[in-house]
Amino acid sequence: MRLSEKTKARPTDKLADELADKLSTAGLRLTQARLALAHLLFGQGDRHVTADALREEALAAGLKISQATVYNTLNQFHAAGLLRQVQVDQARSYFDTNIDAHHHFYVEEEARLIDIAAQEVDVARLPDSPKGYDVDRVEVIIRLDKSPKA
Amino acid sequence: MRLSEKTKARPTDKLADELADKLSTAGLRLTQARLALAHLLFGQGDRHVTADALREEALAAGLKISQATVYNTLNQFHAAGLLRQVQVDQARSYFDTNIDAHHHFYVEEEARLIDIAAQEVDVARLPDSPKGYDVDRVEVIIRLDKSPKA
DNA sequence: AATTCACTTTAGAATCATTCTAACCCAATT
DNA sequence: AATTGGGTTAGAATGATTCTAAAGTGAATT
Repeated sequence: MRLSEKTKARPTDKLADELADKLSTAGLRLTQARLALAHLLFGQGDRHVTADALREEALAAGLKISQATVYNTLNQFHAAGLLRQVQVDQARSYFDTNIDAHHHFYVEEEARLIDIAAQEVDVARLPDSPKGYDVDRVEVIIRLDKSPKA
Repeated sequence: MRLSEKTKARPTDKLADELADKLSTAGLRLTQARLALAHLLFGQGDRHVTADALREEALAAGLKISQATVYNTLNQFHAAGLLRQVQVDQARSYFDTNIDAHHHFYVEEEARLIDIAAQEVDVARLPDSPKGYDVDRVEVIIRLDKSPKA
């Protein structure tokens, strides 16, 4: 029995097909763990998750999945270009399902990331890169504080 | 005997005086550990250090100082506004002696940070902050890769 | 449908940066 | 010089992440 027949095999599960496609195209085998996590990650719009938050969500959804697999999978998705890793906090990594060029607000007090569409920020001028190096990516992070109460 | 008479008390040690001033002004007591680390940190232009790198440098300089003190001191300097903490790598924190507004190149392959003066980057337009939040700081990080050899 | 094999998943140990603890030490004040 | 309250310390503790070695599974083949 092939996995695709066993998992969500209703005649027209568009999302499941898309996700399977996404993983296959990325060169990843369609395992249950990957498909399940892909569902959580990519099935509900752009998200920012930590490994631990995703683990809890998976458990809450009734999945039996180890923390190691969550890490492995996040790292594989990242390596495959399906996720972007965002470093704004020394304590933990965030994985962003939005891999298009864009920027972030970060509220440290709440450990919360908020997307900023690329066109909302205009970086008009950048310095030349040092010799021998090329720009991989330009990240703009706007760190926010809660406004003091009036 | 006061510390200031004991440590580098030549009639005209400009740097030592400046550093003592810097710490006092920040409300920090002038202890040997703080003065010694301040020397390493602020005595040679702008720097980016990790806690571990600073520890090694201190030991190499003959200081007897524990890792806990290095962390305590870096955190105290940071809390006092003498250092800025830069998060570009999931593995460790960098402390930047340049606390003026500026930006960074980051070469992940070499774990190396390079300053970019504020005026080298022109962020012409920013989105409004979400209601209830104020901008603390805008960080631009340009991630670099080594150029492929021709 | 059974076999096979490389890739996956797993629990738990290991690692690594950082923080904590509780005892000892010292800078500033008296 | 004694007092005191913060500072420093070694080592333990923590927490995120990675590693290890063994058991499981997807996909192709028979």
